[in-house]
Amino acid sequence: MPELPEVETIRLTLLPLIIGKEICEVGVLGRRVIEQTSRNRIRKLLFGNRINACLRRGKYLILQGKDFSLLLHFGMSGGLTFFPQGSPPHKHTHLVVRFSDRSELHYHDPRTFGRIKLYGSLSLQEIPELSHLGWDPLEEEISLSHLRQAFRRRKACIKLALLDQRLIAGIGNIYASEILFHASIDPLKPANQLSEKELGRLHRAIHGVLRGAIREGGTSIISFRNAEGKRGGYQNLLQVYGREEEACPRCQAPILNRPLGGRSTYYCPHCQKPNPDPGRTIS
DNA sequence: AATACTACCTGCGTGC
DNA sequence: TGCACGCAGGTAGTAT
Repeated sequence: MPELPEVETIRLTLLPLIIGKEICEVGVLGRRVIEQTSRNRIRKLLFGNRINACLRRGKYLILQGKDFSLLLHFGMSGGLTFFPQGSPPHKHTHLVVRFSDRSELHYHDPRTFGRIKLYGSLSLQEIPELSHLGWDPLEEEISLSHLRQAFRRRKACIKLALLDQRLIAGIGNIYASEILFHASIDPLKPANQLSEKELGRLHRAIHGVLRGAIREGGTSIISFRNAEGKRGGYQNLLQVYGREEEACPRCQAPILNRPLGGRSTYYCPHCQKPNPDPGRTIS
């Protein structure tokens, strides 16, 4: 489910609710999402400690205390919900963190593609899942030369390169289509064949689309909710994703959906022409 | 090193 | 209604 804007939305809604709170009880339910080594340590390391920080890198969320980093990934269908008065766990709740003021944080994930892992006092760079991530578009400004270098050896199409978390961390299937539409770039174009103009537009579109989605509180197509259980609003601003056969909002041509690497890719064949570069600017 | 393919899951909408 | 089927926002592992 969540891509960078959704994880950031969860983080922003969570910050005022859990920072500084003392953990008084931890429930680990099911066995798929949390591997055995983390299960064994989780109560010992979390019990009696406070949440000092709530961070994000790419699509990962990190809850930090004095001696622990709890790493969460939401896979396709995961989420975090805060309950001010506590709540019985649902069918697909995998982790319950109870605070001393009786409020609770629940991690749920029906499809169990998400993962939770507990580390001791490591720096973020020492956490293996985070060490291979590429540039986080919000964390540090990606320069044009970064983009150029990331794509230089990539003969694969730009849509698939955008999904590669080792190059840029946080873009998923929805925002890859949206970003390429905003940048007027053909999703099938090999990443290493983008012109300087296209790289410039891509650079602006990555920031513009992701920041716009965060401003709207994320995209809620199927099930996304923030930590307070509220839907986002960016699904109303999607230009091409999920709009197969609808009219392109710019030129009225029908939107196409072609699978790339086994995943739906929505685009306008007129605004995102293979050749030549349409030279459009981003509005 | 880059690429292609597979496996891992449940839920929902659709068509019969 | 019930059932089979396809599809869904992601990543890791393996083979080439």
